Formats: sequence, C-alpha cells, structure tokens
Amino acid sequence: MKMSKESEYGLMGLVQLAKQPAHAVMQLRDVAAAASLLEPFLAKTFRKLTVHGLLRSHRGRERGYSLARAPHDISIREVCEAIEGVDLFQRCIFWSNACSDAEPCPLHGMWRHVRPQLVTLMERLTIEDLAKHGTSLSRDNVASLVSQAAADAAAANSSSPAFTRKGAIHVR
Amino acid sequence: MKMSKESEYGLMGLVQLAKQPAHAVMQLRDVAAAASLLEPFLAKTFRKLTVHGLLRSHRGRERGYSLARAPHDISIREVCEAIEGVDLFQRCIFWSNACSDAEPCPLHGMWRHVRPQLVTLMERLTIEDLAKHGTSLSRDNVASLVSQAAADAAAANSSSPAFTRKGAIHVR
DNA sequence: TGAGCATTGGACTAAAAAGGTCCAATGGCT
DNA sequence: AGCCATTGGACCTTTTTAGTCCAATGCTCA
Repeated sequence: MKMSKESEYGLMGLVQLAKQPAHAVMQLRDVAAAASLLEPFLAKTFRKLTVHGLLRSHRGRERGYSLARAPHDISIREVCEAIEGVDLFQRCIFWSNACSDAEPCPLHGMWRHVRPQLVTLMERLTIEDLAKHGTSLSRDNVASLVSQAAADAAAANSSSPAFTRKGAIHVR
Repeated sequence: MKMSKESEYGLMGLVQLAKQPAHAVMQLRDVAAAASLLEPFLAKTFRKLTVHGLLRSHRGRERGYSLARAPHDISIREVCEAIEGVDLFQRCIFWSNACSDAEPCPLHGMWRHVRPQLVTLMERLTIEDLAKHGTSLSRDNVASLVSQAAADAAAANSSSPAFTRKGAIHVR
C-alpha cells in the first residue's frame, strides 16, 4: 500500500475534467492552471492515465485531453492502480514488503480482512463523486459507502465463528 | 499513512518476547535469532520501543529486554505509533501530504471515515493476539474485530442520512 | 506541403526517506 | 575493576519519490 503524490495529481486532474461539459477536451496547461498543479508533473501523470485508457489524448486542432469514459464510470481504484501499479491493493500493509501466505508478516491476517473493504470502497467511489461533492469535503454518501463495504465484508465473513471480548459488539 | 519495515521488526520482536514466560528478560541477540531478524536493525527498533515505554531494558547480571506491560495490554497501534511517529494515524492517506480540512486532498472526505475504523482496529488488536494466534495467520477473531470496528463506525455515522446506489446494502 | 503546437516518450537530476551498519560510551553486576 | 549488553549517535547505501528537460511525433490548418 502506497499512495503517492502522483495519485493525488491524477485524481485532481481527472476531477477537473469531470467538472467540464461531457466529452470536453482540455489542454494540459489549462487543467494544471485550473487545479493549481505543476504542469510538467501533471504531464507525466496524464501520460500514465492515457496509456491505461482512462484519458484520451487529442492532437491537431482541438488538442488536449478528455475523459475516456463517463465520470461515474471511472473508479478511484482504477486511477490509483493505473498510477501506482496494478498490485497496489494486493500488496502488504507494510508497503515495502512482498509478504505472502507462505511468508506472512505479523499483520498479514489482519490485513487480509481490511484490504477487501478498502478495495470495495475505492471501487465504488468514482471521479463523479469527487467532482460533484467537492474535490475534498466529507459527505454523507461516503459514510454510506463505507457502511456498505463493511457490511459486504461482514457478510462474507459471517460463516466464521465469532469470539467475544470486553465490549464486543456483534453485527448480526 | 506509512508502515515501514521497522514497524514490522518492532512487532515481531515484541511478539517474540510475548511468547516467553511472563516478565522474561531476553537478550537482543536471542530475540533476533529466534525471530530471524537482523540484530543491528532490531537494536535500533528496540531502542525506540524502550524510549516509548513499551519495553524495559536491563543491564548487569540479567540483561536484555522485557515487556514493560502484559502482552494483552500492548496494542498494535501503540507499537506502530512509537516507531513511525505519533501522527501516523492522523496523517493523510497520501502519506507525503499534510492535508487539512482547510487544504484537503481529493480523498480527504473518504479518509476521514475510513481512518477511525482502522485506528479502532489497531487499538484493539494486541501483541497477545499476534503471539497466541500465530504471528501471521488470519483468524476468526480478527474478522470479529473488524466487524466491531465497522459497527462502531456505522453507529457513529448512523445519524447522517444514507443515500442509495445501484446494489446498495444498508446496515441496520 | 509545411508550419505550428501540444502531446509523447524517455532520460535525467535532485531530494528525501528507508534500510542498514558501526563504534565509543554507559551503567549495573560480579 | 572488569565484563558485557544496552545506549546513542553518527554514518553510509540504496531505493523511491519528486520534478525537469528535450527531441520526436502526429494531427490540423493555411
């Protein structure tokens, strides 16, 4: 797990495009200016997103970048994976590690349970969500998505016997 | 958020001590050998844990390290914070960033909801859990703890109106 | 056909963090 | 006083991230 600044750049750039009319083509410099980003660095990021099919690039008269798909169809997960690598969410919580079931880290078990929830959430959150509800601010729908992801995970694990602890609260 | 190899070393070292009889004093080299860790690097880690009051160091006849508290009283959270810094769980998901409500990152809102769950989980998971149920393997109690943390968060957010989405499942 | 221009692709540098090592000093015991 | 593991810090190397630069490409319009 590592989410670097480049992922943030990618998200902010895409959100900027999502705020334009559908299918709008926007030049790099304008995106960078509108989102207060460094143009050369954004260029690097946008190239990755283009290669991974999230952006479409245009040359000639109407040049620049446009979203390859509708904003509600581009998940945060895709964006981050395109930039950080497809194994982003398969990796250990200790980001430098490549631990496996055979050679597990101390938190391997814990992470096996948390990771799917995080992935589900990132899968359901889209560029449109970020663009509509403010690039930044916390909103109720996020809370709802978190609950959903948690519920999904709980349902998936409901077969395993629970154990109790001081103050334990059981779902279902 | 960043969990480096040093945290892993800290956890593995503590777990090793937790597997000994209570209050046992164990020399660094023995801990390192038993857990297959590099002694010089573990030394660095143990020093941090000693300063933060999780380990007690002993000189003279019975020298070495011992746990400062009972294994069930040392949470994973404490260990990680001692090593990575107290602001570990206060930080942005983009680990290099110091974003705030005033200057939020694109996932600021999302992270505000996820972070508390993660912290709660790390708070409830202890060295004893890791030592008892295998340093590594996933176990039912972890699943239970995850559910608890999720339930807690859901309860905390239950006041906010939910919104629906294709395939949404509501808890409660 | 050729000029214009933004994207493209890659190489490249610099800064920061992580990972790892080493050594002199310390302090409690025997 | 001597032993010896902890202590504390400095130090080095490697990796990763961040950021820059430039020549090449390809589409359009004049």
